[in-house]
Amino acid sequence: MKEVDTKNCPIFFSLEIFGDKWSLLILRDILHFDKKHYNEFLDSEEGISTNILADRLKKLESEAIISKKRDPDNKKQFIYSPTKKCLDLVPLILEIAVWGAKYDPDTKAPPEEMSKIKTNRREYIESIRAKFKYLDPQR
Amino acid sequence: MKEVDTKNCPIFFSLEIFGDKWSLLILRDILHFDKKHYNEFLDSEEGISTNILADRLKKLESEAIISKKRDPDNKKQFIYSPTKKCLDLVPLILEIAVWGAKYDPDTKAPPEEMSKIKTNRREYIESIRAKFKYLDPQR
DNA sequence: GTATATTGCTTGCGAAATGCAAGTAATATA
DNA sequence: TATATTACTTGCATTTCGCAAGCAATATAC
Repeated sequence: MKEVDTKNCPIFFSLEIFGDKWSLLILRDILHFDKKHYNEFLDSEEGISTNILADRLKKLESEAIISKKRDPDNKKQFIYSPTKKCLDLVPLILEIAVWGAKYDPDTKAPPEEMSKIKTNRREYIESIRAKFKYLDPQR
Repeated sequence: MKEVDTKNCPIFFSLEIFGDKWSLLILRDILHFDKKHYNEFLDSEEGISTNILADRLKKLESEAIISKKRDPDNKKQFIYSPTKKCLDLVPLILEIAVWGAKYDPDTKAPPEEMSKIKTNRREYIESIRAKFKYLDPQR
């Protein structure tokens, strides 16, 4: 008997893939803080555990949101980089930041950056995408 | 000794509050599917457990993202309604939907609605906010 | 008033996920 | 050949989750 999944709400679909704190923090690290290496993610001040990090990187890679390859500059390391699917998450992560900056009384988000997001959203998104233009097949 | 929390990244701030699947699905139900009552959330096809639902409603209320009051039309029930803080999450939930609709090959998101979001984002957001304009103090 | 139904939870318990520490494998450098 | 670096994996205690059952407050029926 065929398993029919009736839950084709696009929001549920998304949340099943990246709807947890650590996945989104990894994506933030990649897209916003330009992190590439396992140790850089581990060093994030939020303190992700190494097994959770490994699990989430594996899941994000299996969903084709990030891709993993050896770092040619240091062959002991791997580079985790965003795919096109990941770059399409930039607007979403930006909205998470906008809300947080608005409601966190102790936010450290730079005000000039936040206002740039609001006054020129499209350009801001493009500037983040541009950082990864070098990624060749843009997969 | 004062506990100093150095994690004032706006993304982390947001994720600590609503960065889990069930919280975001409840917010979707409120904002997009106009659900108001406990049983309506329970009936969502994703199948949230009753204890998890109670827990998340309590947390969202304590964060002033939703407010709870007796339903004047049926005093056995409570109405959960969005606050201003919640309405400010509309753009974020919209982005979650946009991504999901783009990448779910079996999406049931109505294409005309998705294209309206893209061609007239601002108006679409306002139309959702308008549904809740009756909420008096707009807290 | 008393009984029943509805609604919104709480509680208990087994299963799964998480967090922490320690260990291991692959590659590179000395 | 030995050591260091990097990216994990494993084991285990703790927490969260999912499911079922129970309970309390209000409303409705009689």
